[in-house]
Amino acid sequence: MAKQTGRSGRFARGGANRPRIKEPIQKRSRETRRKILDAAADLFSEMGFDRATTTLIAKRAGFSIGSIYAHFPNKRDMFLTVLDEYLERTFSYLRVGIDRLIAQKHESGIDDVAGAIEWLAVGLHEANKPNAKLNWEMFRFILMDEEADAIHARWEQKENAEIVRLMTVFKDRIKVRDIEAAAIVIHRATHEVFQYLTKNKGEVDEQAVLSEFAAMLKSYVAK
Amino acid sequence: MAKQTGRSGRFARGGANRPRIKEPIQKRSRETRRKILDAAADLFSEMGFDRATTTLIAKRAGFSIGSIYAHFPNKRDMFLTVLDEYLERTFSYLRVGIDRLIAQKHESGIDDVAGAIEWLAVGLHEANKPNAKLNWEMFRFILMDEEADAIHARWEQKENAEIVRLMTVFKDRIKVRDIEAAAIVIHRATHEVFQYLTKNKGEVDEQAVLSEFAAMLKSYVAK
Amino acid sequence: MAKQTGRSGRFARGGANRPRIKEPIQKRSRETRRKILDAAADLFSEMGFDRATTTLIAKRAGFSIGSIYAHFPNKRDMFLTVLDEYLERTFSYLRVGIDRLIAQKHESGIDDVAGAIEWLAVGLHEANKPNAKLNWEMFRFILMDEEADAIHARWEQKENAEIVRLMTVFKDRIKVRDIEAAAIVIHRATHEVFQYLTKNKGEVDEQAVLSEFAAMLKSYVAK
Amino acid sequence: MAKQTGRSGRFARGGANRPRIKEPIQKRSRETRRKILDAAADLFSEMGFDRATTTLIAKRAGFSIGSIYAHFPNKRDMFLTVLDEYLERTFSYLRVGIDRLIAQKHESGIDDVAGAIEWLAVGLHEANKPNAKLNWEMFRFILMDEEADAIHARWEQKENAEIVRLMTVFKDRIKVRDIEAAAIVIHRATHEVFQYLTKNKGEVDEQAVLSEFAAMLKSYVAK
DNA sequence: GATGAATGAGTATTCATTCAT
DNA sequence: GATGAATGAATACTCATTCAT
Repeated sequence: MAKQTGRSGRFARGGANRPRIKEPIQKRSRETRRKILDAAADLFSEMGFDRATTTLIAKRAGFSIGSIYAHFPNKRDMFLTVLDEYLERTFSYLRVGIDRLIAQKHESGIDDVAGAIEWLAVGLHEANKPNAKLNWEMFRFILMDEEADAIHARWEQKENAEIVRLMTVFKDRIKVRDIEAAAIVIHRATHEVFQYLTKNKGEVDEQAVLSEFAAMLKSYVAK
Repeated sequence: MAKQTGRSGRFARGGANRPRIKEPIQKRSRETRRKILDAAADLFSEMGFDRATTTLIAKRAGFSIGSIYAHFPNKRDMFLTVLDEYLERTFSYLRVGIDRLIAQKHESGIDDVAGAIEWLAVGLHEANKPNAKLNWEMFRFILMDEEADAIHARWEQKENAEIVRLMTVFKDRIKVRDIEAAAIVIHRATHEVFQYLTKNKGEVDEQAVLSEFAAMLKSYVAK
Repeated sequence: MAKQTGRSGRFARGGANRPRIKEPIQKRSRETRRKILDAAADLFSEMGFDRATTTLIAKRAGFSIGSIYAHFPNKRDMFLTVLDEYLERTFSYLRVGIDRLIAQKHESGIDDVAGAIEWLAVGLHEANKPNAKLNWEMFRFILMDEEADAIHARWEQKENAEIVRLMTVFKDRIKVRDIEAAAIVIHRATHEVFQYLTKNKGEVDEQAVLSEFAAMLKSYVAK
Repeated sequence: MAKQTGRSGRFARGGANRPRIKEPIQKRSRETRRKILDAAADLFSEMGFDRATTTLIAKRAGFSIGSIYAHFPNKRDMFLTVLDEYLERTFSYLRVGIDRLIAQKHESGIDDVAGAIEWLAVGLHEANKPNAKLNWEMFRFILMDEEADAIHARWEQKENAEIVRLMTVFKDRIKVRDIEAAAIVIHRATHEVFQYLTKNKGEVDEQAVLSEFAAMLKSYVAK
């Protein structure tokens, strides 16, 4: 008969001041958190935010619902964390690659603009592949959730900055006037082409599109 | 003796044969249908498919829920119709523009490749503006619903074909090798840049980005 | 971002493979399940399947709607379970009674055919009394739901078999030729007379009808 | 935009004072009414009261919903009328048959009790066949609607009276003591056996069951 | 710390009935 | 007299979240 108070209603929409549960210090706890985040990331990307129910996430992670709520205040927060981690990973990939390109230039003394652009086009595609589906869910969320938007904006700016950094290094070999704007254009165009390839995997000649895309970037950027 | 309602799970995956309620012939009915579709398109783009509840749509359209269901078998179908109409409008804009560009070329005898590309970059942006937000919802839906995917694929192909048509006319003034792949690249890149501008309206220098984008297309396409 | 509910049409016709939620092992859970089933049985028999809304059942059971759905996948399944349990109870009553009649015969060595028939007529009436109203709802459901039909058919066959078993024991004292057909006739006739009495309780002379009915059975069966 | 008042909620449950729309005198109107009733009877028996929606009935009858409501105040009333007509038809069949049996006895001077009973068992089965499914719906309705119950009770009494009349004529050749109670028993047993045969059509040996049933009645009734 | 039973507001959809045209 | 567009209360079912054990 035991009636319980029960709570309902969706999560608060706006909210920038998410009282994020602090990263646990205990090792076991940290591992639990990790397993939950991995399960959540999988499910969010497989079936989207809504269809990835907390029950499902708990099951996939191998814990009870209660445990989920011991580690995250709510589902939205889990998504935000997954989002943040994912964007950080992608950014890292980009930064490491650009570091390498710049180092190569300094070491070899050769201005391989074409090679750098090739890497941007092909390499970034690789970086994005694993979580391609998550992308869609991310962007949708970003449109509806201020904090997600803020998180995304932060990483996007950093990515743009990296591309600007790369272009600045090759400044003399480049014909672009407004590097800032160009970085945005390149960044965005890249993204969409990747998404297109992911969505139509197997139905489009990936090589042809990618090489055509690289050609476009080269003819645009390289002197 | 009462009614018995149930539940149908999420977007039905299969169904290519949506038993679309036939377009009404009566004038009053046609107007109602239009009002509902307009309200639905608004709400879908404002708040996404899920949050745009049927109750909300009905209220916005100025009718009762029952009326919604007299005109559409279910919410998904409404979305599909909105999607189809939106894509058709965008396609028409593109086609009309390309018709005009080609006519101008024939009449003037001048190969204004740059002007044509400029139009692609700027004009399409205009075409997309009104329902920019709907785009995201569309793409998400497309990932989860076979029929939405089919509808989208149909219009996308037609749009690609138009761009190919345009490029073919200017064939001699163009340095692109694989016109098919190039059309895809241009089409996709265009899309994303537009979406970026919509999302960051007011925060980015739209003119700079657009002109940089046009520059990229020109340097890529024009001989 | 909200949930999305749908509609499932009426009783699904097909499905013999009802994914019955497994009988709970936890004690609390088992008790909850029982309370829900009892409430459901009450309401189904009081007001029929349709008018017994899930909300009403939950209220009567003293739980929330959510709990109902934690224990049963849907309302139909609850009915099917109630049906199965009810038929099992009735069958048990019949079997125990027949066991006793047969044991008596063996112990006493007397062939009290009349007494056995009397029991069939009167005793079965007692067995059916508690859920008499449920009967009607059952039969209606059976006409519309394949699985309900299968469940009912299974128990009916077992009941027929019991009657055949009884008659076989008294074979020598019986003038019936086709025992199988006779069992059906007796079984069915019995049922309807009971239902009539239940429905017209207080308006008909129950004793007179029952004794007349027993007389009919006796004159038909006993040599 | 035109909001209309709309009405909803189910029909009043209790209500014995149904303001029955008077039988129309105009010929066209009478024909319309008949077509509606026929369509309704078909659908009620095919799919039950609830699933036979007014829209469906209108469509089947070849009229608009509005017309339905010009002839009947509500759906329940339609059912009640269908019920009444059906029970009247069945009763007539019984009365005519019994008239014939009695006439035969007077003409021939022979007391063919066995033949009379045979007719009761087999003939009534024939009479019930066409609307067998309606039977179930009827009985369900009768349990939930006072007026339906009253209508049914009226015809049932008249049928019982007919059986009593028949038995009284054959009084001397009959061993039954309480003719009233016997009539009920015979009547009810008959009903259920018919229903059983209808439900299990094709799976049971109809002849065997019917002849066994007739045998039961004979051994019970005939001296 | 962990568990999972319980909560209940929220959502899509149906259908008898009304009434303006 | 007929039509059928419009109404809206009613109903099954979901799922984020709580909290007693």
